[in-house]
Amino acid sequence: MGTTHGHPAALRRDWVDHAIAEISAAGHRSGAARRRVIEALAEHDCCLSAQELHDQLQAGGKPVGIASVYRVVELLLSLRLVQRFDFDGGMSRYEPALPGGEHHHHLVCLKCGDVRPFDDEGLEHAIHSTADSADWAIEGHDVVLSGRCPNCRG
Amino acid sequence: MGTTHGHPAALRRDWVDHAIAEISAAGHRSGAARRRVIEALAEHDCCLSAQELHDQLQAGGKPVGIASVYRVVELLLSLRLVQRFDFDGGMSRYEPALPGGEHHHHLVCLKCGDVRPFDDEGLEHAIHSTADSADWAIEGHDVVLSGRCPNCRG
DNA sequence: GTTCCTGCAAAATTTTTGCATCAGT
DNA sequence: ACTGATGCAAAAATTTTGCAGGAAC
Repeated sequence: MGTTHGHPAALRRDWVDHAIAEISAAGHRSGAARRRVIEALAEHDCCLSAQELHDQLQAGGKPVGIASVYRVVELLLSLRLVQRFDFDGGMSRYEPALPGGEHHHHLVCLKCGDVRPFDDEGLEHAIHSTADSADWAIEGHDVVLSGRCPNCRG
Repeated sequence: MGTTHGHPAALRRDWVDHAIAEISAAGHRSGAARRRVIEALAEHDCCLSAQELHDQLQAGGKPVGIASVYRVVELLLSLRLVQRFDFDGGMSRYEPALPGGEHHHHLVCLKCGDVRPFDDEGLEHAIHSTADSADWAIEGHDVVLSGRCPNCRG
């Protein structure tokens, strides 16, 4: 398997500027809630829930109403600036969709709920082959492997 | 890409007996709600939401309370007799986990929301390679390709 | 100054739980 | 008979929406 760390911090910093520019290009304004949510997303190397974004921003002294968090991630989603993940039937999680197309997939622990990113070039290649031969116009993909993390494997 | 139809009806019929036997083996009883939900799941070749199961059973004259639908799918999930999918942040969907390990993955239309099963042996192989080399004890996996279905492609 | 953005509160949606009753063993 | 299963209704959790005030352009 490939690396299990997230994306380089530099790419995530670029993504902040990219996201703000795209929002502006789409005719929207740049308010505090938008900037704060975008920065919070960029601080992490894996996906965050709306509640986690809200709590983290509040703890950092830059509070954003939960409704605004949802509105910002929905806007980002509509501009394809974030990807949404739904692992466990509870809440959705969001992470930056980096402009270069770099992305990772996810390992989810069935016991403790931990989520970790991973990437694998062979798997990526197989997915593109599949997508290319599909009858659909494929725009995105996601792979989730579920099991026991090293801590919970006992 | 492989076939895009679901599993053979015979496999799904076997699954009904398998599921009931497993529930019994786990020390549970065989009530009407359980049998009805299991049969409803087996009638389809792709995943259904709790509300769809509830509505379909009611329309078929075999009503099951929505709370029971949720309790049955949760029981099936805990015994690994169904797999749960969360495609779009809304409701969860459930489909039989066939005993032989046969399974498919999903194409989700970003426009109309349609979900269709597909399978691809090369992709499956790549996933197993990835899973085998992971630091985790992988127990399951899922792949979702999203895009435009033939009807929505324009 | 106008229009969009934001936060709060209320509503909508999906899922879970409490409890009395009923059914399976 | 005993214990677990079911349905209804209430509650909980997550997400969306209405509206009034404030900020961006």
